[in-house]
Amino acid sequence: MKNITIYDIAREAGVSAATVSRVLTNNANVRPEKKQKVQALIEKYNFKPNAMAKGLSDTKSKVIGVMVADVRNPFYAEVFLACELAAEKAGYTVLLCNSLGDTDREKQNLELFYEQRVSAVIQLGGRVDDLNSDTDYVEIVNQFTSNIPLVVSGKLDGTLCYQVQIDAVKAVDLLMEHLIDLGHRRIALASGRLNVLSTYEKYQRYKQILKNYRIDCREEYVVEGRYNYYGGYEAMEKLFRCEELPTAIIAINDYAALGIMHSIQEHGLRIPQDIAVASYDNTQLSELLSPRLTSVDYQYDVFGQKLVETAVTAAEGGEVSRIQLVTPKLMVRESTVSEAGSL
Amino acid sequence: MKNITIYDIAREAGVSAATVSRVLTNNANVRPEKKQKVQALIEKYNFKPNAMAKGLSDTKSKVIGVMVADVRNPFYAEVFLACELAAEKAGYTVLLCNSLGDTDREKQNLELFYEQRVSAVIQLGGRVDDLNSDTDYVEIVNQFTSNIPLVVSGKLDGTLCYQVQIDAVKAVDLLMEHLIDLGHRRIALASGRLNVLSTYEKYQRYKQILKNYRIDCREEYVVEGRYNYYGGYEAMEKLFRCEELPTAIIAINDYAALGIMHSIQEHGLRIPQDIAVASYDNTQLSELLSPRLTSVDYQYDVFGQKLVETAVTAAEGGEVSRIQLVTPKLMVRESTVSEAGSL
DNA sequence: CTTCAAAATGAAACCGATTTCAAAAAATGA
DNA sequence: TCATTTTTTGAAATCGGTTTCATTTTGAAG
Repeated sequence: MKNITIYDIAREAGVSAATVSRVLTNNANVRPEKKQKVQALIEKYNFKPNAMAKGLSDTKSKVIGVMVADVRNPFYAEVFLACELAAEKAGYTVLLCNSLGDTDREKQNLELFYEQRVSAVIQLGGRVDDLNSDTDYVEIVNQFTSNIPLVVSGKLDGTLCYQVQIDAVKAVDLLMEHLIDLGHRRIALASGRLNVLSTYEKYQRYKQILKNYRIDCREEYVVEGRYNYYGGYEAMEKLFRCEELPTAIIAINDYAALGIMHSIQEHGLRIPQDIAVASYDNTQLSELLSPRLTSVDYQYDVFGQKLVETAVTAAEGGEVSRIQLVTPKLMVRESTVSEAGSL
Repeated sequence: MKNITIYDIAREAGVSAATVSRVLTNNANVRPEKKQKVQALIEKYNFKPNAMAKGLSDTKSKVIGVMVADVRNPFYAEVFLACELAAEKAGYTVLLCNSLGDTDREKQNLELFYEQRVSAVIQLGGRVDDLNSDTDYVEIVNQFTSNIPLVVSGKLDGTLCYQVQIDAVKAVDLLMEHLIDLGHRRIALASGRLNVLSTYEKYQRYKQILKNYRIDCREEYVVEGRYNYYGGYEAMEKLFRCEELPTAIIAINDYAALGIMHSIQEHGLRIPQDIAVASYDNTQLSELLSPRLTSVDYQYDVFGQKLVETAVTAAEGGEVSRIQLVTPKLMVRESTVSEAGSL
């Protein structure tokens, strides 16, 4: 069945297509009675203008491409959802792609976005978060960004990306101060890979805080690892081989924290009485573990809002700051503080 | 900076736009030397045809709209990713929307998809999975499907949707037979809401199997609940109030299983020695719990493949069966079978 | 009842591809 | 070499909107 078009409406209403378009875009003067008539027909036929035609004529698609490393990671799922909701408010649609840690795929996705003539791209994870990003990618991004604004949560030296980042320094401060306030002095870092920007920043800040508090920074308390359950588990197993056991562990994310907790429990120790555990991300998982996990919340709604705002403003030629920070919030739960009355 | 178009290429190559288009689509005869020249220029300028213009001219966008209840649910994230990969192979792009359990949002998303003139829509969860779907939605879907094929994992009576479903009967069989083989006779069902089709089917089959094996079906062993951690936790707390405790629990998904496991552990019982736990979905979580969770795997790659295949075939006017099933697979882990050597 | 500015309107161009159709060029056979 | 078939090719129409610009209507002022 053929789709109805603006011309069909125009014919039946006895006006020109231009007038229907004016009613649709609502930005010019149309005599009320004609407007009524046209609107009635639009209603009657449930007419919705073809987005491709619209996009073609004014050369902008009102679509924002979102590329994440992997939606199966709840962190990215949260951010994507937040972006979707924010975009909706701004009258934009979001197109999601996974890069799966594969640079070729990242490039491919960028091309796909370009073919679709998206208004802007938001990228999280992947090369834009990697300290040794290959120059090949930088080049592609540069070529890309000469046409389409790219908003990243990360950093890509040598390119003109917009950066919207979670304030890593603040995130570390929240966690470290919380633990130090609780009396912890032997705090270990079950880190991710240090060539990932956000991870590296956290590591640096961790050392800085220890120094500020005049706490000795032991190399053996910093373990590089993966961002999943096993990364956490293995890191903890390594920490168990330290001469003096840490009293608190900071995990790079909730999944890693889960691995750490299992390792601790297998060793017959209690959380938080023997060892406290805390993490970053505050995904739904943090609420679900036992004990519930103290975690730094990234305020996904604010984050998504800012990402989209930046993307939209840049796409429409407005002025936006190149670097923006989102302030995280600490969610204190029983993995660091055993509640009075419980146990 | 202005985007280059097919005309720019044509001019510089000294040919017509039609010829460039022929090179692009690769489906007509073009003299080799001209083809070379054009391809060189395409390469040189990194030209990518405008998808909107393409879509406009042949009235198909090569985009598949995917609507899920909530990507933050790993089940949907898995399916989405599988669809994305399958679509990529077929030369399609996927547009993701969340319906968040809100019928208005579902309708809105459908409209969005229509505006984008997507080639087909895949919907998982939400009204299409609800036994008392409101007729209003059915009406909208019918109007919708007269233009665009809709593939659902579920059922929508009174509409012409394509159905690609996980074989719920088989899924239940796998789990029940596994448990019965292990000697369990008191098997409880921590169910979801029975007005959800897939959940209802599972419930029916559960009863059927008990009957087949001449096992008494106790009403108190079936608990309706939510699809998350708390749903599982509460269900198990309820089960603990049974006169005779079940020896095995089937959870509606991995999150619910986690809740169940916590409840059991809080009561000081062991898994699987005292109570075995198994579930549906086999998301990444199943591997991560302690003990690892026996779960029915839905073969997301096959599922996504079939969903997309159906969508694409229908979109291109081919013949596809209206109903298709995906066969699930049982992943046996330590939550039902304590490994020899461990403990 | 003019006169003139403001508001409303439609014809036509445009966005960037594909596709049809007829013409031109090349290849084939006699 | 010429007639005929087959390949190549480009001009122009098309997809469905928006926008410009010139024209018509309307309304207010004189």
